[in-house]
Amino acid sequence: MTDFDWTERFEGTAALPVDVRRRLNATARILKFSRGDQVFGPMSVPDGLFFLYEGRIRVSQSSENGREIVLYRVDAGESCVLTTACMLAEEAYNAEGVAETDVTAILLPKTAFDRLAAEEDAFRNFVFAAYSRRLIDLLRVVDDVAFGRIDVRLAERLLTLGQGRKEVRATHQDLASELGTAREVISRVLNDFQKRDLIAQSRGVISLSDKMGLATIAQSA
Amino acid sequence: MTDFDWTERFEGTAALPVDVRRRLNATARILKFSRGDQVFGPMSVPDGLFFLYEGRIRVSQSSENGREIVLYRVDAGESCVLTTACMLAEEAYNAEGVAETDVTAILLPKTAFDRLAAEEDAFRNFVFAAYSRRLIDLLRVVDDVAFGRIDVRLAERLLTLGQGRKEVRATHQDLASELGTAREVISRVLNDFQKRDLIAQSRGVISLSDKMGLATIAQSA
DNA sequence: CGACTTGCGTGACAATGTCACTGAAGGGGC
DNA sequence: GCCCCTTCAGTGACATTGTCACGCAAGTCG
Repeated sequence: MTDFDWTERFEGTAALPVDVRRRLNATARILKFSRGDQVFGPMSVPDGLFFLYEGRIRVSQSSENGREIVLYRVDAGESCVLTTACMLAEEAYNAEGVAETDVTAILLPKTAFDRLAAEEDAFRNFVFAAYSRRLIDLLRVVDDVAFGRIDVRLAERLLTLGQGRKEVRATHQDLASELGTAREVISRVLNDFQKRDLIAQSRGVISLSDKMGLATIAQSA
Repeated sequence: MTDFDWTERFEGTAALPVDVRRRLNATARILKFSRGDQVFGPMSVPDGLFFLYEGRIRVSQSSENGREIVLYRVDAGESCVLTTACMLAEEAYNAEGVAETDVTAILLPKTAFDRLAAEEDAFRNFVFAAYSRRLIDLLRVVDDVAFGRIDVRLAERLLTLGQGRKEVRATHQDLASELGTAREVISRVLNDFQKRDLIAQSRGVISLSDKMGLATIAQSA
């Protein structure tokens, strides 16, 4: 049937009981994406709900004039409700999902989704919780963009992108797209960080030499 | 039982069949708010789902330094999923809902909500659709704040706030809170609009003298 | 008529975004 | 190796937006 066991992937989350995971396993369709692939976008709205089995998806929104902002990331074990949102709302939207790693996902078709939502309390709660989390995520984005300073936001983002490592592999343009600003702005701030010995730069790579310092700036939220 | 008939309020939306509305009627608790009251906020998270029977609620988010931005509005016949989102996510958030008019709402307790969601397909779809709509709303806000120009956003907002009338009753500060910016910025732009004979101002009131002109600016989105 | 609150105007400045460039760094073909 | 080409980063000038510190005008209430 499948070459992976959906039931064990959710072990950590404990969000869905085993029998529900089995039902998912039975009805879902497997999708694979390579790093960099577009998982969904304005032109390709999937007819169902995504569950991420393995990998990570970056969901971002872009403007007409080419700027871009990252809304949130979907990790293994989570679902991407934005696709369903757009399915339901049938509105145009310019958000897209891109695979940040190789991705294995399952697509639960709308009919199966409806059936599970009707019959399985745990599944329904899981979906509601997923919606809630994304709403909260977006509230955070709005707050940052509307009220936050970019040096603060950048310091914060560098630390999270670093994930404990001391190097971040990203171009200035990448970071600009993370925060929804322009490359030049990022360059300015990074050069400032460099002057203050918080980071060191080379082409495409940023070394976080003083994480404590960055954290201090990030705390000024 | 109740002094109004919930079943007829949703007549227009046709989202929920009559029997489901009857069930809502039976289990829900009525809440009344006066214009200006806080319906929910960081300090008061209701234990259930709001349905707006009558009136309008403005949902906004505020920053530490006192600035504020309107996220969306909840109209009669709609539900406010943000409260449930926060109930589920149990995260701190700084969004609040304020009654823009006198408001009659019903609060569906969590237990009743769960039961209805399990048993009534139409109800479940209604809630999913409500979540979806809010997600889309927030995407729009992010887009505006991150990529939009304030003159465009202000022109747009003036027209929607006017709702066909030719006067908007709002202070510069009110408008600043709508768009998540500062009063001075609004003053500047409004004075510019005035010089171009798009509007006329008096204390607390803005007359939209050239709606076509405003619309033209708003289209530059 | 004063005192007081609230709404608005303003100038100087800081932060951020835009534009039009420049050159440096790396990759691939020869 | 070297040349060509693309991508990445730096820069200065300027536009837009946000912040600060005021002052003044319009209503409110005694």
